[in-house]
Amino acid sequence: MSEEKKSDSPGSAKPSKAERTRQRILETALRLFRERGYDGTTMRLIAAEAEVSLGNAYYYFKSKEHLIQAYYGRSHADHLVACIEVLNEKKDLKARLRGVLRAKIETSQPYHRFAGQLFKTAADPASPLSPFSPESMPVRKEATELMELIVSGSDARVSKEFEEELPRLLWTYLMGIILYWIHDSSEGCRRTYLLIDRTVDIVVRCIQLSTLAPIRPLFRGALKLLAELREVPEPSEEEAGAEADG
Amino acid sequence: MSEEKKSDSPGSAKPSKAERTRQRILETALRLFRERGYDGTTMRLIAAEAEVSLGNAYYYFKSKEHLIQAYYGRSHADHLVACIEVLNEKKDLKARLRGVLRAKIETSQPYHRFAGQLFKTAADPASPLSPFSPESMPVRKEATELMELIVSGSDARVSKEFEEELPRLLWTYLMGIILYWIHDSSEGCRRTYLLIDRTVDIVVRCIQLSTLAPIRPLFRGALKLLAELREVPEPSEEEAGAEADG
DNA sequence: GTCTATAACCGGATAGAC
DNA sequence: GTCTATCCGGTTATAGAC
Repeated sequence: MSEEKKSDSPGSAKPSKAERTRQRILETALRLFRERGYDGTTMRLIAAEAEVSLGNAYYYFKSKEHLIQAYYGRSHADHLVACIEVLNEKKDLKARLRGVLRAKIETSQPYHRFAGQLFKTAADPASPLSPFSPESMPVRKEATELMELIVSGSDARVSKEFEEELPRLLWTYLMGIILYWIHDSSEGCRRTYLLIDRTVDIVVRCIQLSTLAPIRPLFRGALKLLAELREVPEPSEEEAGAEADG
Repeated sequence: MSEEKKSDSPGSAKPSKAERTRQRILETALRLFRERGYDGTTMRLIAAEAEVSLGNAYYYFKSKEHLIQAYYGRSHADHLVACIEVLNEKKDLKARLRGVLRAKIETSQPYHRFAGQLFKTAADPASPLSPFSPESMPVRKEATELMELIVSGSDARVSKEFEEELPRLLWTYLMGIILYWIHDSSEGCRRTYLLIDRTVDIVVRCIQLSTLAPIRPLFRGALKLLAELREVPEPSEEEAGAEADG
């Protein structure tokens, strides 16, 4: 989604030559990432296969890591498509959540190896690729909105105060699943699917419990902790150092 | 701990010249990591400041990442020292757990920036530096044993079946805290300390609940899930490719 | 066999000409 | 927008010195 900032409306007939070149580089890169992993794919190779010079590739993507941002966008778009059906047809919260999580893993499967190496650069909190970084805000926001959609389109009741925090919590949950998946070397990543099936059950049960009066205090405590953690002030930013996106 | 495989017993008087050179390189590297971060420290600089040639530095440490393994060892040793007091003096589980966690953060503080960049290479599941990798087994084992010590030296009662899994769970909990700490940019990492204080409370309460009859089934379910996840077989290993430690 | 050093190689990234 | 030439840093090859 956030990968095309340029002129033409998405559906229009004639993308500029530049746009086509950019697209060609991206497609080539994604293909090579699938085929050879992240480290196994050199910028020189991407440039060669996309039939542009090395410098030219860098004209379109400021760094190898920026190709990953593009991957994020693509991955989320694929995920959305794969989710539509279950979100349209099911009202049951558990089925919706399970469907969305499985769809994420399924659409990501071709990139499993890549994702591991990818995670490596994404894990650095200073990297613009960290899912927590400002630069990742757009994708994170879209993903969080999807989480919200799971709940709001379901027939489940959620306590008001919990409702606001829930999408972020579900997103964190999704990150956890992905983290597990990245390390999952079982055949066909069966363990990850098992983890989803089992934990979805627990998570949904917890959400439903949140409406239950006797349990409320516990949830309030947890929510308060989350709020507190956000309240402790950051030190005045001064060392970021990186030239804020040229 | 695992950083000296060589001859001399630790306390002995005359470490070989080689051992001193190795030590000099490591100390220099750790100092530079603290001062300039991981990416900001080049192997050439480490070599220069340690007054050895570049090639020589590589003789002692197979790669820049291997310096990180050495850091792990050092970090754990420092942690142990910082833990002794609380482990000797307190019997209360909560106090012990809290003390050990805080000690980990305190001793790691000088490396906060470094740890972020470090985590980047550690996050790749294929990397020998992943905390889940076989190569990290020794440090992981030691750390898990420390977790066991927290519980076994306390006056808390733990259900038998839970006892075996608990150290691993606590280690995962510690990893979570560290992950949070790495991303924590609050002043003096106050958020992390807050997170510790609050979650220790919850964790200890859960452990104590494990002895309560009515809750047992819930714990059994969770333990069973963990077991199941381990049971799903790995595919026959064949693609590891890396020459198993030359 | 243990240690040390120099000179490459490779790949990510940049400068600057066209 | 496209290229070539170059830098920089991790890593390796390899040749010697002890």
